[in-house]
Parts: sequence; structure tokens; C-alpha cells
Amino acid sequence: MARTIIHADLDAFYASVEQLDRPELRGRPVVVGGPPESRGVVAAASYEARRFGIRSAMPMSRALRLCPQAVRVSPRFGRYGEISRQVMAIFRAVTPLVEPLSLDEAFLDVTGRVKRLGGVEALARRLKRQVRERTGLTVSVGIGTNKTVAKIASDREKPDGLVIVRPGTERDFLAPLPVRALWGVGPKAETALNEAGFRTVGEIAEAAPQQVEALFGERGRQIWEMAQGRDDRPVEPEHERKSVGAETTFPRDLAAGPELRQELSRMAQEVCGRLARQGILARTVVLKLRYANFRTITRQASRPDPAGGLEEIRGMAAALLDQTVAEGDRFRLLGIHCTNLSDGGSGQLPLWTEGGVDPR
DNA sequence: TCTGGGGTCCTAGGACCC
DNA sequence: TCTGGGGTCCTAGGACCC
Repeated sequence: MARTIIHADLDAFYASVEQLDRPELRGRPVVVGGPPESRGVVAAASYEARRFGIRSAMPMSRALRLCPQAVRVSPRFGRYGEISRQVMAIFRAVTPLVEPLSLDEAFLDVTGRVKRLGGVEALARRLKRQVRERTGLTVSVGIGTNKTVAKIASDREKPDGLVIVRPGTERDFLAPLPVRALWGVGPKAETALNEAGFRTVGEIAEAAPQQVEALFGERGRQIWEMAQGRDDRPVEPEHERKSVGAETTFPRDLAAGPELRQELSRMAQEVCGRLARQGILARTVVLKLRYANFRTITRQASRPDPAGGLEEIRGMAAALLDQTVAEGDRFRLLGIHCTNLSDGGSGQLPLWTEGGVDPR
């Protein structure tokens, strides 16, 4: 039997929350992100701001040049987390099969519950109404027989959209879309596909799977399957956390020396605090450095036994730093990530979807 | 224009073991 | 003297997502 998968995506989430909390921002172009003088980028832009060409991940300096009257707001992740929890609770009242992808997005598997809930369209409208009534935010909803179709559907009529792709029409729904619409096809894969003559999902669907495999290997097979409208990945409410990390881009480049060492110490404290709060230990520490010219390197070290203490983690990171940096190097970013995680005695790793948000 | 921070997953080479 | 195959772990880099 065909599944019924919902993808729900809050519209311009961070920016919408700011407009909700600060009524004077409503109707005005709002950009959420770090200040331009600290090399910030846009984390979210209100629809008013998007009209000026402002997009997520754009350097803030450029965004404010495009729209000088835009209001810039620094992100408040704690607040976004609160609202996210409210929204995920609304979803979980419908089904326990809720898989959050981030603070503002989730899949719901409502297979077998639809009839009792009055049909897909009624269910979708009810969810949208409840989110609006309880949080004041709009959510775009896509419904299909699998994740790929539901996710792409939710994106088609933003904001406040509702798109239902009926069973059997998946392939036709996807066919006219550009290849970039497929999940996992980014700038590089898009270029490779275009150069191979594929511009739309339909063109991939009509090709032989071997043609796409020749470009991307095993991954190509999955892309080809998606293009057919097929995707049997389940909605998984629980995910084991695989890594915990912190990194910062400095407002100005830092030379190798005591200042960089101090930043490393700060970063180690941040990561160890998060490890401790989640009750987990790590066996591997990854040091990440970005040179002034944007070249990025990582250096990692593993230990036989898991650790979580500041002395251990900072010590490993500092040793890696000493082995790596040379006199005269200048860095724009430094980060510490911990992987090969294990529980610190609790018996299980924390699930990153717990409570609907990252435990930060 | 000048490029964040939180992640996940994959690939590829080399060490090491049987 | 030259030469295996499979499996696992570690490391480094990169694509991609929100």
C-alpha cells in the first residue's frame, strides 16, 4: 500500500519569528545573521527582503548593499528552539512518526491514519491552522508517497503552500523540475548533470540508470531512482548523534600565536560543555583550520579510550595545532569537532531529535 | 560579492591483520 | 623475486543540507 508522507517547512523561519516577536518589523525587509563587519552571512531573510535578491548564505555585506533599509537581526537560537518544540508537538499529536530535519522542518508518516483524520487535504489544513493559531507562523506543506516527493512538493508554493501529489503521479510531478530540485543535487552535481545533457528531472528519468551511475557511481543510482519518483527511505523519528563541534570565523584573521591558542581554549570549553550536558564522550578530536586564503584543512587524532574532560580534549586539540601551524600563518577560522562518540554511562547516545531540537 | 555554523554522508589511500 | 584478497580502522577532504 502506498505510504502517505508529509513534509512541513516553516516559512522564512528565523525571520518570521523576529517579525512575530517585534511587530514593528512586520512588512519590512528583515535579515537574520551576523553583522557584516564580523563577516556574517544571511541565515534567513523575510519575504520582503527576498524581493531585493537577498538569499540565505549570502554574505551580510552584500545583502545590506542590495537592500540598505533592511533590518539586520542577530539570530536567537534559543527562541527558535522554543517555537520549534511547540510546532513539533503539534505534529506529534498526529503521529509519533515525526522526523525533524532541523528546527523548521519535519517529515511525518501518516500512512493508515489519513482516513480517520478526514483525508489528506483536511489533515494538512488542520496542521497549518494549528501551527498558525498556536505560534502565529505559516508553514508550507507537501504531501506525497515518499520523502523526495513530499519535500519537493512543500517547496513549490511557498509561503503558506499546500501541494498534494497523488499516488501514481509522482513521475509527472517531478519531470519538469530542474535537476537541482532533487535532494542531494547541489552546485557540483548540477553542473555535472547539465554537462551530461540533463537539465530536468524528467530527462534523468528517461535515461538509462547506467548513464547516471557513470557520473556518480552508487549515488547516481539513487538519483535515477528519485527521478522516477521512487524513494523507499522510512521516516525515522530517532537519530543517533555522530559528532559535536564548534567553530568560529574571526572578525579579522588571526596569526599563529597566543591569541589563536586562546581561541582554541575557548572552543574546547564550548565543545566539552556540550559533551557534558549530553552525557557523552568522544574518542576522536578533529581540529579544523581555515587559512586567510580560505583553504581549509582538518587534522584529527584518536585515542583508545573515550574522553570528555576539558584537559583531554583541549590537550589533543592543542597538540594538533602545534603540529600544524607554521610561523606567519594567518587564519580566519578555527574549529574543534568530536567524533567516535560513546555514552558516558547512561547506556545510550542521546538522540539529536530529542525534544524536536538539537540540545544546545 | 567575498564567502557562518550546525551537522551528515561518502570516497580514497594506507596501515594492519588474517 | 614477486606477489593475494578480504576486512577493519584511521585520516583527509569534499559535497551537501538547513
